[in-house]
Amino acid sequence: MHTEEKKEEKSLNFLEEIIDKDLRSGKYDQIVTRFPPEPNGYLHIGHASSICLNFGLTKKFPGYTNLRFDDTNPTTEDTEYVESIKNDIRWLGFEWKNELFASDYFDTLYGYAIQLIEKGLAYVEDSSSEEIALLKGTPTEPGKNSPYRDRSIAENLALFAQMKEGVFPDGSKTLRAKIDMAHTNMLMRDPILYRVKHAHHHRTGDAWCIYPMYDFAHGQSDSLETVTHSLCTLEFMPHRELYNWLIEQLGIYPSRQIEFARRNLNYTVTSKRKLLQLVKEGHVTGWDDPRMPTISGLRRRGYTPHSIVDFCDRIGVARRENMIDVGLLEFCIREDLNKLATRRMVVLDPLKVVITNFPEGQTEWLTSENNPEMVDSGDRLVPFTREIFIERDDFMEVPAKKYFRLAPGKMVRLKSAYIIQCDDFVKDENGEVVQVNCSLIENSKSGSDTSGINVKGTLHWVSTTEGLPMEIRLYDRLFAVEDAAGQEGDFKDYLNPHSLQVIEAIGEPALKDAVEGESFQFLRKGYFTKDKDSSPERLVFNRTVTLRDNWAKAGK
RNA sequence: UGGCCGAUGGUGUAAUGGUAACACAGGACAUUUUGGUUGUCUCAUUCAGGGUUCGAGUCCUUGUCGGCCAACCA
Repeated sequence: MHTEEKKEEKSLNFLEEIIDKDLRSGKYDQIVTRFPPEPNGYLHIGHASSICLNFGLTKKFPGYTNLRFDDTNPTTEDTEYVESIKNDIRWLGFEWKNELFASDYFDTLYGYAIQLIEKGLAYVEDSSSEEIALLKGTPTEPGKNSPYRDRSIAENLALFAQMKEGVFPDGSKTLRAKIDMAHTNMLMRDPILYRVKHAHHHRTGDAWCIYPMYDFAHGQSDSLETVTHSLCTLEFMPHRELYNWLIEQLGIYPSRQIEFARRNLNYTVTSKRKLLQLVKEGHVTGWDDPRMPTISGLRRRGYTPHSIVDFCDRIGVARRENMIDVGLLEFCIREDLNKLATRRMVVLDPLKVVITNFPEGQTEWLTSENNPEMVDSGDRLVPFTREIFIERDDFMEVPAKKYFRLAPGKMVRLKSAYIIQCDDFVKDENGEVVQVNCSLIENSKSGSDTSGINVKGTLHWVSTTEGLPMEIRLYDRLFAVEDAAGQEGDFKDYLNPHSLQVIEAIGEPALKDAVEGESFQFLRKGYFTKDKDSSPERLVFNRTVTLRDNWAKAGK
C-alpha cells in the first residue's frame, strides 16, 4: 500500500499520461497493448525496452498485452526466430495474454482488400517497381497517377482474384490503395497493399502467393485484437496517417498508434540487419555471442533479467533522439550482482609468491565468506599453501605513490588468510619479476588476528598446487566508437579489435561446482559467469563486467 | 526547395504557467580483510531572438540545429 502511494507520486511518462487520461475519461475500462516483433532475427536491448514498455503499461494499468508476430514477409522469416523471441520474453519475466500471428489474419486481410476495391479505394497495378517509383515523385515534388489507376471495380476484383490464384509472377502486379499521388506524405501516394510472392511461409506454407505489406497488416491486426494503444518507434510516424485512413475506410476498431523514440546504446549497434551481418560474416560467434547487444548475448554474458528491466526503467521513454551510455547498463548489472553473486578468488595474471616460513607440502583450509552482502550465504573453505599466485600487478618492485599492495619490505593482507611481508624477489634474465618471497606474520590469521598490525591492502590469491586452471574470456565493447552506425563508410570498420581477449587463469577449487550461467564475483576483478562452452575437464568463464576501479581510474 | 517530429547538466529522464530536480558519469572525504560495497559532500542544466503574462523550460512566433519520409522491408 505504502509503495503504491509512492509509485503514484512518481511522475508519469508521456505514454502513461495518455493512458491515464483515456482511463479516467472512461474511453476504456482496460487497455490492450501488444509486442509485435518480426520473426527475422533475435531480440536485442532495444526490443527489451519496447517489451518493458508494452508489458509494463499493462502491469501498471488494467489490461493485458499480446505477443504478435508480424510475419508478412515469408522470405526473411523463420520459426527459429519465433522460438528465440518467446524464450527471451519469458526470460525477461513477462507473460503474454495471447500468442498471435499476423498470418492468422491473411483471410480477413484478403477480405478487407476486396472491400477496399469495392469501395473504389484500391486498384491493381501492373507497373514494375521502377515505374512505380518514377511516378511516385519526391518529398518535394508531387507524383503522377498510374495508367492503371482507373480500372473498373469489376476488373480490379477479377485481377486481384487472379493474383491470389497464382496467375501472375512475382513483381508483376500489386494492389494499391487509391489515395492521392500529390499528398505531402509520401506514404499516402497510393501505397502498395499486397504484392505477389510465390514463397513458402513458415506458418501458412504454400497456401498464399500474395502477402500483405506492413501497412495493410499491422494496423488491421491491432484492430482485430482491439489493441487500444499501439506503440511503435518514431520512424513509423508518417505511417500513422495511413494507419488511421485504413481504419476509417474499413470501419474497423480504432486502435491508436503512438510513437516513441527508440533507445540507442553507445559502442554498439541495434539494427537487426547489422547484427545479422556481424553474425553471417563471422565477426562474432553467433547471435548469442556475449559481445552482442542481443538478449541472448547479454544473458550469456551474465546479465540478469532484473538488471535489464531495471535499465529499461531507468532510461525512461520520450520522443527525442538519444544515445544512452552503456555505463548505465553496467551500473545496473553491478548493482544487481553485488547483492547476488557468490565471491570467489581467481588470479588472472599469475605471479608466484613463496611463503618461506610456511611448511612445504602442508595445506591449511581457511574459511572465507561467500558473500558479505548476503548474511545467509555461508562460507567455503579455501586451501592455503606455501606457494601461491597473486596478480602480477599486485606487486611493484618500486611502488608508485599511494600504492598499497605488495612491494619490497611492505606488508599486505591475503584475503581470509595471513598478513605477509615481502622479503625479496627473483627476476629472470629479461629482468622480469618471476617470484616474490614473503614471510607470514605470526598471529595474523584472519578472524583471530592478534598481531596488532594494520595493513592498507588486501590481495586475492590462489594456491599454486590446489588451484584450478580455467579459460577466461574478457570482453570489451564491440565497437571502438560510440556511434558506429552513424560514422562514414562501413560500420564494421569501427569494430573494436580488442573486444575479446582469451586468457588462462587459475581459480580456487570451490569453483569446480559452478553451474552454467551461475554468476560469481571474482574478488577485486569483476563479475563472471560460467559459459556453456565449459566441459567437466575445462572451465570457461565470461567476464560480465569489471568492478569499479578507483585505483585504475586514478592512474589515468 | 516540401511535409512531419524534436531540442532541459557530459548522458538519460522529470518539473503539466508559480523555487529547474532525480539517476548515471565526474570530483572530494569517511568506512571497509575486495582500491568493491556503503555513507556524506560536491561540480554541472532550460538552443537563439521576439511576443503573451504579475510570472515562461512550459504558451505563441521567427530562426538555428538535429531526426524521419521517395523498399513489392518491418
